[in-house]
Amino acid sequence: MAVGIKDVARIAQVSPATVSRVLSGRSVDPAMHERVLAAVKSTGYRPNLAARRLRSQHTNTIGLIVADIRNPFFTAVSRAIESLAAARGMRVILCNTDEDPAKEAAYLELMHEERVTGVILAPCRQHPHKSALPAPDYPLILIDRSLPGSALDSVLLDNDAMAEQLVRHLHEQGHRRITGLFGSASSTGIERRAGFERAMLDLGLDAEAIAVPHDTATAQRMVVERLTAPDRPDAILASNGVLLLSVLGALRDLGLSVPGDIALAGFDNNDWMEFVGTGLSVIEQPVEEIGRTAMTMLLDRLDHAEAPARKVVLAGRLIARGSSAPRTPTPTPA
Amino acid sequence: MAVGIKDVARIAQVSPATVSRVLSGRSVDPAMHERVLAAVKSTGYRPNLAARRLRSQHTNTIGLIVADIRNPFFTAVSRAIESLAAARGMRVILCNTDEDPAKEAAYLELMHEERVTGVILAPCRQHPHKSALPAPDYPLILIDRSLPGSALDSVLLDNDAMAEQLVRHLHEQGHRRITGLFGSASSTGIERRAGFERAMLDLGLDAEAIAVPHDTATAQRMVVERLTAPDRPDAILASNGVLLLSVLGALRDLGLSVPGDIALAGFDNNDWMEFVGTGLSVIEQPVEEIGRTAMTMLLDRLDHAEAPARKVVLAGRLIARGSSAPRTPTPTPA
DNA sequence: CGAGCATGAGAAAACGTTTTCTGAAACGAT
DNA sequence: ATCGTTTCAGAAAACGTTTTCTCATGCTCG
Repeated sequence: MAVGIKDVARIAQVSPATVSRVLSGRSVDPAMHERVLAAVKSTGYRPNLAARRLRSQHTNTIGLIVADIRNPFFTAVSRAIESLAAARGMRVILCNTDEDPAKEAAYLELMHEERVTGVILAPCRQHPHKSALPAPDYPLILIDRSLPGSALDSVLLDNDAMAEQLVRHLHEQGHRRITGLFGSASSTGIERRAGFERAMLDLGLDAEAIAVPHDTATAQRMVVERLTAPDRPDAILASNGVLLLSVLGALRDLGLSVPGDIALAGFDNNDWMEFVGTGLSVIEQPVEEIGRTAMTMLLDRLDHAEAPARKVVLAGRLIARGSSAPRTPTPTPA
Repeated sequence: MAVGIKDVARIAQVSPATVSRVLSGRSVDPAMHERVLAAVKSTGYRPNLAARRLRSQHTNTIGLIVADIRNPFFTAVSRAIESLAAARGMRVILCNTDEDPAKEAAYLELMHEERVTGVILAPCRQHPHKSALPAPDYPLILIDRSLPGSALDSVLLDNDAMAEQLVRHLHEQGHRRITGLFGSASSTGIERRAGFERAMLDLGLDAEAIAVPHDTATAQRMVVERLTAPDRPDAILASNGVLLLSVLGALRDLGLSVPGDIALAGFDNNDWMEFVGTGLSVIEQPVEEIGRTAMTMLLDRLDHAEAPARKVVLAGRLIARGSSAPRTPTPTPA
């Protein structure tokens, strides 16, 4: 039924080895080369990847494990990585953990069973007690979030500096009472909070930073509470996308408009953001660059298994919107 | 270096066959069972999936090829399918064609080489001359879009009826001059247009339907042109997400507000939609149901290869927003 | 002109499992 | 008690490739 390399060999009147050589582009006699190609075409032969991987011992496959496939940032990074991998003739297995440490662990395990060349991982927000994952036997590159305990290769946004840039932007727009909302479970939230607090301090302002749970309903309730309390802020900085939506929900419930009543800023640029109010100012992440860097580090790590762990920190780009006097975006060096 | 089943067998003092049997849950002597498990744990043995797949001849893997991973609809369906597959102990390979027929063809080819159990495909908008793909040797289920030429299993939204529902909704809100924008390259666009035109006709209204290219800039320009021409519509129906954003861009450029100056409705519900203006009315697709149906049809097809092709058409749900007098959503049977 | 060497193609081994085959032991039926 | 049947575990084959090994051919160079 299914056509194998032996069938092709028989039809081309060569040995299976020769077919293999032709298919992997090694030099063979032109006449045979011709015959093999013809036989492949006539039989519709497709190599069995399982067999190929078993024998050749390399899978040309990298695993990409992201924490939330619904987050546009992750889909953008996935696209970038997928296309870089394809250019190198590699496949990528895309996995989604839904921020579930158990699923993450299961997928890391699976990657092992797949004998992948390496893995790029955006780890879960909250990690189990043993935050350090057991040293895997494939190269592992972290993106977007770092892991407190372990020293692993990672490529991250300069969260600290980007939060500062957002604060300064809001300050330039005349806002003084700025409240920051931060997820407390992830390294990004913590770093962004640090940058926020430092920037506010530098500007001589009170830094009101609130740690907010990931749960949307609770977050929104907390925001409503804060906005109805005395000394309502004139600007809010949300450290991630779901938080930003919670704030929008709270503002709508309270009948407040952006940026008329209150300014709003956050992270990750989405196509719809220019359409709520007169726009949200955000930090856009260099997804292409993140993907490329992660890929490069991964391939590099294959050659230098014992090199010390590297951490690459990339700058984002401020997309300034929502001001009455529109400013041009400030480009940052890549 | 790498530990194989033979190492486990040696340590457990049984044959490799017995290890295999234990691991696949077949009954063995309790004492041996115990020893094998202990040996597996002590060695950290992980089976080689390539070898397993080669020998057992089934991959327990399904391919999921979507046209645009950035489209939230597709990520939602992916999540659903992934979780259904996991529940059945199957893996899914997620591929993104970026609406490129060449990439689609390459991925279908790749699925063959992976010897997948089956494939769920959301085909590209525009298909090459030979729109019918060559009959694959795995079950193939289409989702979201159908292929004009070929009779394949497919699960689709009832685009015609949903477009009609949107039109009636707009009509109930008092809108009469409704313009529909439709992508002309996909079956969904064509079906939605048909439903739109029929519904308008039923209501005794002029159906102004405009075919719009997928390119955002061009689309936006066309919308601006239409809105500055005489007889400006008081409602716009956009047949897909990117079109909807183009309309929003045009409205912003023209300084028009939603729904104050003009109503806007579309397909696919996104979390941000309640925050532009006072909300956009949309048809929400039953992603969970779509995933489950596709999966069921796929597994079913494995047993009944020769059964006639089936087409399942699912109803969506109207999310009514943006009216001055808020209405409750109309639930439709699933 | 012959020895050594590069080239290239077929034969056969190898990759790490699962599955079939084989034989021994245990059990039930006559 | 004997024979047949079932159960269970080990030996060995098989899955479809790639790669190593082997050998023949043709070439270069001394």
